[in-house]
Formats: sequence, C-alpha cells, structure tokens
Amino acid sequence: MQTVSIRLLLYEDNQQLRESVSALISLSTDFVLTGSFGEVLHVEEQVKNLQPEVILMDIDLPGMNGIEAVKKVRSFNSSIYILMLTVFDDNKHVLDAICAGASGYLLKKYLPEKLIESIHEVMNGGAPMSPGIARLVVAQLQQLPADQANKYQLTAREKEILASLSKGNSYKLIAAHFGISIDTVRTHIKHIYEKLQVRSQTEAVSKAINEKLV
Amino acid sequence: MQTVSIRLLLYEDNQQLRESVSALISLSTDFVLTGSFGEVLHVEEQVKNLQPEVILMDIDLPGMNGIEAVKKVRSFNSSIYILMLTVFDDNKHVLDAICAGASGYLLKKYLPEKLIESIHEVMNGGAPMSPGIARLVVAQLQQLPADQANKYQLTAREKEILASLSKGNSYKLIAAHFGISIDTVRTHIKHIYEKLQVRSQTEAVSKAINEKLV
DNA sequence: GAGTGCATCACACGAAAATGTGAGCGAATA
DNA sequence: TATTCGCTCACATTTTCGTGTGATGCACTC
Repeated sequence: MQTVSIRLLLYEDNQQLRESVSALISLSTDFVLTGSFGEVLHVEEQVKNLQPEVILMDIDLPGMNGIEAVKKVRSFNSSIYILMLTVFDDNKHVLDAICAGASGYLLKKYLPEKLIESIHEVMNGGAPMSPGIARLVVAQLQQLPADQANKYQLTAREKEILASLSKGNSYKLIAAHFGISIDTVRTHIKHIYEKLQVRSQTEAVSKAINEKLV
Repeated sequence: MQTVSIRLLLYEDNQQLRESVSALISLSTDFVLTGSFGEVLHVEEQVKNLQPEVILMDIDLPGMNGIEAVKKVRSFNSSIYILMLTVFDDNKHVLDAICAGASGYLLKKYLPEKLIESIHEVMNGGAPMSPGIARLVVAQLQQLPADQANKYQLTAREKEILASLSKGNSYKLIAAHFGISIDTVRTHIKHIYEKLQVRSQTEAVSKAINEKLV
C-alpha cells in the first residue's frame, strides 16, 4: 500500500451527495480530500493549486458541465485520473466523457459500495466502470465493424490500389509504386468503382476509409 | 436468480486449464457445461447443437484461433455471450477480439476469483474485463481524438465544403447544394488545400476523415 | 476610414481523372 | 479442353480538377 494518502478533488453540485462522498472518502485513510466544489468554473486554477491525483467529477454541473471540465483539465494535464460520477448511463454522455479523457465512469447508484474500490483500481492502471457502462464502451468499439470480410469482393490487387489511392496518391504515383502501367491502374480503378458502386476517387476513398476497407 | 442453469461451452487447448475451468464451473449450480473442446474447428456445428448461452473461449487455439472463432460464431449468431480467456493482455489481441464481437475479456490469472462473477455479469448486460483490459479499451476510444478544435483554422464555410467533398460530391454538386457558383467552390477548395497542405481532393478527404475534421 | 478576413464570382489553361472499347497472358477449374 | 478470372496494357474522348490572377461586397476592428 502507499505510504502517502492519495489526493482527491471532488466536483459535485448536489450538496448532500458531496457530503456523502466526503464521508465515504474519510472512511479510508488511503485518501485525503483536498477540496470539493459545487461548480467547475475555476477547475484549471483549482487543479493546479490542489494537485490532486484523482478527480471525482459529476457530469451535470451548473455553468460548465463535467465533460467540458474534463477537456479543460486534459488540455493542460494528461496524467491526473478523472472518475466521472453520474446518474446517466445513456450512450452519449458516457462516450463523450470517455473521449474527452475520463479514466473511469461510475453510476451514482453504485457509489457506496464501489467508490473506494474504483479509486484504487484507477490508480492501479484500471478503468473502473459500472457493468452497463462497460457494455456501452465495448459496443462502441464493436460498431467499428472490422474489415467486413471483403464485402465488395475486391481482389488483392484492387485492395492494394484502393489503399494507395486512399493515401492520396495519383494514378501516376500508384503506377510507379506498383511497377505497372498507368493504364493498368486505370483499369483496376475502374473495376473498383464498379464494385463499390461509386463514380469518383473521392467517393471511393470516402467509402474505403469509412467502411474500413483499407 | 434464474431457475434454469446457464448453458456454457468451453474452448481451451490446455487440458489442465480445461479441467480447472470445469471444476470451477461445477462449483456453482447456476451453470451447466454443455461441452468443452481443445480446438475450435467445428465451432459452428458445436454451437448450433449445444445451444450455449455463454461461450468461454481461449484466444490461442490450434488450427483456427479464438478470434477467428468469434467471428465465425458472430456470423450466424449475435446473441450468444462470448468471454475470451487469455494470458495476453497486449493491445492487439484484446482489440481484435472485441472488434470481432467478444462480450468480455478475462486474463487467466484472474480466472479463479473472477470467472463465476464474470459469467453472471455478462448475463446481466455487463462487459466483464480485467482492469488492464478495461484501460486498453478506454484508451482505444480516447485515441479517436475528437475534433481537435479546428487544428487547421478552416472557416465555417470551408468546413462545410470539405464535409460535402468528403461525402464524394463533385464541385458541381457542391455548388448546387450550397447555391453558389462552381468557381466559388474552387476558391474555397483551393484555400482548404493550402490550409491542409494537400494537393488533391483525395488527399484532402483522406486527411479530413482520418483526423476527424468533418 | 483604412485595413483585414471571409465569401462570392469570373476566366483561362494545363493536368488529371472518368469512361469506353479492345486485347493478350497465365492460372485455376469445370 | 474450354472457360472463367485476375492482371496487364493501349488508345481515344469527355469531364473534372488544380492553379493562377483578379475583382466585388460585407462585416469587423483598430
């Protein structure tokens, strides 16, 4: 165990909950609450002054919301752990917060039994999440649908050329790169267009990147 | 609690571990192991015959590996829960498996204390992951870096036009869509190219999509 | 009120891409 | 053996793009 207490900072606009969390934290000698605030307008100054190792951040705060606050903190510090506390478990809030740079995401209803454990977990390289949140996060990754097993029946050569095209190479460069004639490149690209059902480089590249064909 | 046991299916090439898992599972009356195999070549047939609700899948199997097996199962069934069991916690295996459609991901060293709990968790809409795995998954989401606050100083109009271009629209279509002349479109696109430091539509679109500018 | 930035349009020229048609070669296969 | 498929190349025509130069009007700022 650590010999020095972990420094925490709490943002939560509901006073009752703020007191509950403070009480929870005080139960463990591992932690010291360096501050708790009901709004997040001066988060940058407060974080720099109080030097917390973990921030507990409500998502729905007056003025600037918790997600904006996460972005703000991440703009000058990328090592502080930020745990989001929320009543929402809807897709948008969760993913926005995680993309903004949150390290973990706890539903408030699990707070009493999970808070202490979660703080330890995040300090040890984990990413604590309530079960439903974890599912959302995984679902988000899965909807990047992998390579779709060559949905459009492109041949190996066609895929190579589409990939090169997607990097911004001209027909001439592609021809040089693969050691084939520019007319051959034309032919391949014509076939690619037919298979992808597009009519221009840009459409093909857009489709290729968005559908992870390359 | 459920009144009927949850049907499990196990793929694991190490016989010792296979027996350990069997033993673990038999400790709980909530589960029934409908089968366990050392290789995954006939996974489709086995899954269809044995009708498991949860599959426990080692990642490193002879013949077809666990990730391929996940894809295979997902190709005909999207509701079975698949828990990956692995000694790896490296980025690539984890993310490949999750993108392939795994529902959770357990490091083998945590198996004894976490397996039962994890099966319950996945059945209840969660996505059980070892702490380090959760961190990897979150990190993957975070590296999609949001919009970068207009890194290239594009104006509002330029962003609109770049977005339209990225959908595969021609100059002519863009002009019609925005109700401006095609020469104006040219001008905007010229400026976009200068700011993005590219020299073609394809390069611009590639950059726009990959860096999430649109 | 001079300067600056943005959006708008015009004209013109060369380069590149899109489209169509046709064909040869080798490998796999029915 | 005949056929199909993938890769290769050629030529011609039309369309679209990329680039340069220049200009107008508007809003905002110093």
